[in-house]
Amino acid sequence: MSVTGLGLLNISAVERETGLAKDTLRVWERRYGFPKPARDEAGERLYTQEDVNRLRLIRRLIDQGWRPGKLLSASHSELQAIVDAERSARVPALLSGETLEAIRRHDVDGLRAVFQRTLLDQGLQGLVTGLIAPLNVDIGEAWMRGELGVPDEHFYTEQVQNFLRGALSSYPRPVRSPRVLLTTLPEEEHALGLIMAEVMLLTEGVQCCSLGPRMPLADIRTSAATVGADIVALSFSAAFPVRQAIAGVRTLRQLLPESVAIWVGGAGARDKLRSETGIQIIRSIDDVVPAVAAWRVANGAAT
Amino acid sequence: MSVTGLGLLNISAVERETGLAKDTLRVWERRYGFPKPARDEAGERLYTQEDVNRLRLIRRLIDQGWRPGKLLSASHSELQAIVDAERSARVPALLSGETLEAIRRHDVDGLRAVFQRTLLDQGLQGLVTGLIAPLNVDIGEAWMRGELGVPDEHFYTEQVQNFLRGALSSYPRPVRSPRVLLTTLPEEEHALGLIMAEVMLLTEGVQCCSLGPRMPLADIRTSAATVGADIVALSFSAAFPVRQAIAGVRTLRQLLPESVAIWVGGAGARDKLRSETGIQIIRSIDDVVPAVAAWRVANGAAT
DNA sequence: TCAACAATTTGTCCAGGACAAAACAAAGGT
DNA sequence: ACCTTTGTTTTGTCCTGGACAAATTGTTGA
Repeated sequence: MSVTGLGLLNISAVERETGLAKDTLRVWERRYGFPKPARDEAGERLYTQEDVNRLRLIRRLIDQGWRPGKLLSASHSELQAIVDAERSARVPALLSGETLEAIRRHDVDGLRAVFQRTLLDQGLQGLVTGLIAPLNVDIGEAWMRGELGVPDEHFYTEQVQNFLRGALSSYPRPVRSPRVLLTTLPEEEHALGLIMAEVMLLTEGVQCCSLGPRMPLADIRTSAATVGADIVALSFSAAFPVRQAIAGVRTLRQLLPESVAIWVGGAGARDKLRSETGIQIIRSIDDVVPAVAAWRVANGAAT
Repeated sequence: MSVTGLGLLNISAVERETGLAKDTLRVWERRYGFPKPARDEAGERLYTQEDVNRLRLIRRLIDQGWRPGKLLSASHSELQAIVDAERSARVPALLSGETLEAIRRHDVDGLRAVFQRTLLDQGLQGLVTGLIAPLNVDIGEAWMRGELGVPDEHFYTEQVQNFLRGALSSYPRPVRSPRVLLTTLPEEEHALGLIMAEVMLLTEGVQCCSLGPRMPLADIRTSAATVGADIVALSFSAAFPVRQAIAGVRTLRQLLPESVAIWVGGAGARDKLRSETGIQIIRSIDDVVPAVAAWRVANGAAT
């Protein structure tokens, strides 16, 4: 209930800014001795901005497969070494100087110009598969290197959404099958993958109905029924806990009639969901188009 | 960590679906005896879907000013009486049968047609002030009456976003001052008000840079500096805790140079923020346009 | 009518134990 | 070499019940 100023954050604020549950923060402190925040008069934790920065970094590394125990008991330099290892493991690709500059400077027109140029060169699908999808990865990388901050990522996300949603609404509404319902499970709040998927589908002449993120399973079922969906498409970010994804998808499979396919995409849909029956994994954004074609062949689609 | 199927939800799931903190749910149970969930073998709480529905209703009534103690110790019929009282206190207005039906049926084309028609009749500003803003209220109402569900609201929100962002991106980018940075405080996740504001501003020839919702204060400051903002505009939904809004806005006021104005809008910005110095309240979406005009007069805007 | 103060309501934090789920490691089987 | 099975360690979440500060309401006096 207390509100913290600029310098110090209470445990709620840290939960909000890092996505780490209060219980997790407390148990990390108990077990690993980090973070070890100061206390106010009432004995309540006061985290520094530096704590938050480090926690954010640790969170990302955990999402990439590192073990918490290792990261939390690592010294400053050990952590830096891990970051460096991650950095060299990847190939920084499309984040050209111009684009990076536009994001850094929050230059709306500059970033739009990059999108617009790519759109004209490569078309809408090319924009998504050739520029935006790789950019998303690069930007995560750049964040890790400290070249971009939180507001820069927000700005980028917002601009991509604006641009793609703009393109969506000027695209003619298709009438061919299949009919796809797009959403995410309740634990997943990232909407960008959903919008990218919607672009790829719409340009293939698929009828899309997006509910946005965070949809309870029971509501997915009723929605799928009301729109008469042939396919329910779910998006998972890399941070999504695998086990929960499996359980969620399995439950959903039971809730939906067999005639409705379930497609699963996004960085979090890669490995472990593979063996689930009645679920189709879309390994990358490039695979959306062939998947649609395959569906149409299998279902003798006309209309 | 456990994953619950369709029937019963654990406390994390209830927190997610109702927005009520785990601690709050537990203390309500302790004090008022509601909700009183069953327990699994391990003694962990298992809430029913009905519990969740009732909690969602109670949350909305609390946001409208009712006291928790009253609502939580109310019987089923007493609660219904309160809902009825709320209902009759308002005038259901624009939610015509056609629009309501389109939302209920998740009819993308139908809802777009309503927007499109209004756009042609009344223009972009008229669409926002005359249709979408009142619709938002009506839909909250309809939800309380049980005429709309969670997925219906999601669907509506998503479609409005698509339509408005589409309009935004086809609108010519202005070059006049002022320059406005749009965002919300970290605790506020509703983005719709932000987009509506952006539409109103852009159509007035204002240069907008939206960061989307949930922006830490320190990052607002740096962003405002990098874009050279004249105005920082914040949106608050009705659910936003008043005290926190005041504290947040006050802190932000200290962080920003005096030359940067702070504008505050949304249903949560009404009453109590009034007396803060150096803050301008935008009482309704209709007041955006005059506010811009006033700013330009006061600042002798050219360019 | 307004301000100051007291009483009540209400949300959040804490500690530290418990335990289930996930990740990892080792062993055995095809 | 690859897949199961089983055991071990790590890790996140839930629990209780106490405490207390923030928010609201009620009361009193100017």
